[in-house]
Amino acid sequence: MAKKNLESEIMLAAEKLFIEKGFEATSTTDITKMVGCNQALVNYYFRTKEKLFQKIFSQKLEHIWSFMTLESNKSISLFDFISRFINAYFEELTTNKKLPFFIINELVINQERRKFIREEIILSDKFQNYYTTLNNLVQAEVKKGTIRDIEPSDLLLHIISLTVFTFISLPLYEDFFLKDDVGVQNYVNDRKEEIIILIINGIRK
Amino acid sequence: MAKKNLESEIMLAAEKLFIEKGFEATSTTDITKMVGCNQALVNYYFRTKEKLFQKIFSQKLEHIWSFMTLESNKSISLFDFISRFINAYFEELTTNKKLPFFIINELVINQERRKFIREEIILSDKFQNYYTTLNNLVQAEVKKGTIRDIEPSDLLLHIISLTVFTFISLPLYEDFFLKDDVGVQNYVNDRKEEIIILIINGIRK
DNA sequence: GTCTATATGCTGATAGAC
DNA sequence: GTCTATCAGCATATAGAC
Repeated sequence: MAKKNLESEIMLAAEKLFIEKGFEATSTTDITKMVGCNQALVNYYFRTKEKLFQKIFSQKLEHIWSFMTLESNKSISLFDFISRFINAYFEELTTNKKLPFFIINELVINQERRKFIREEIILSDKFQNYYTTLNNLVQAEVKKGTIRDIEPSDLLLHIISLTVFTFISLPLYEDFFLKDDVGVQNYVNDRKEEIIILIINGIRK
Repeated sequence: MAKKNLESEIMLAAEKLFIEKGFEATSTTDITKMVGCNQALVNYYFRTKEKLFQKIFSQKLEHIWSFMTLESNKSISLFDFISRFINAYFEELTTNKKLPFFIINELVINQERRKFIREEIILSDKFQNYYTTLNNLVQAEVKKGTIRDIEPSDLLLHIISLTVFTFISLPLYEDFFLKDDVGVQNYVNDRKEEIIILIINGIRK
């Protein structure tokens, strides 16, 4: 509850509003109204609204990306990787359900941010190592004859597609079938289990 | 090439821009500039920008929804349904790659449009029949012992998640791996085949 | 039906007092 | 560091001439 300083309060309010409503629909006036301070302070601390957004976006992206690589490093077999990864991924996103939409949305809309990701993540050693590790796990199972020959990128895409879409479509599920928080959480848990089964079954020989 | 009238030209330009940049980022000035007519005409024909958007959105939604049910009615077995549906779905979206993002985006952002869908689609007889038909296909295979016991809703969600995410993430794929149109089309085709295999394998016993 | 002109409001950003 | 005051720009919408 302790107020720290207006700079960090603006960051927190902005984070909340950007994730909730997106960049375009959030005004600096909205942000400072939530904090209870003056609108000019946004420009004082962050120079522009765009720079404030970039700061928050990078932060969120870094968080999710370091989390993803962290979890996968612990895995010792492919099936282990899949179930551990999806479980951790779901747990993480459950505490921040709007994050997937926020990230995807801004990446689709803004080409500059895609270029940023390409340079900061895709081309990084960390990602290359990550992909090599996954590739080794896949190849080991293929040689053992336990799974069909599949591209690691396809496996990764399956996992991400199914997980991310679950959370993106959550508001739809909620309103289409009139579910409360408990109903939503049950749905998320059910989807998680079903997705793990689908993928593991789906790559088996 | 024949110019019909400004009303339909405004509709077409608006459709293009709304799908390209979204509602917020598209101004009525943008729309009329593309047509080459006066900005006031938007309000003359459609009263407000919001009403113009609603008209286009309903139209697109109706198109994609009637298309989805049409294809599935032809199916005679579950595996037939799955591969026919995904093939047709991919073919349709290939001609309009930004449509999935457009629809999802507006549904996530705007609760009113979710309510609209609930009343117009989810609660409609057409949808209920559609779901019953799918359920029958699933139950038939479960009884035959060819597939595991799965909820039809889960199957539908798998298909939609994997298909829709493919197209939503297309700009990302394009920029991350520097692909041209041919590369993108190959990627889409590869994903389609892989998704069909994953789902059919994934529900098999 | 199409135009010009304009009202009204909100945006992000800056200058300068305290 | 925080405020007030204010600017310039762009948005949608409307009134009225032609």
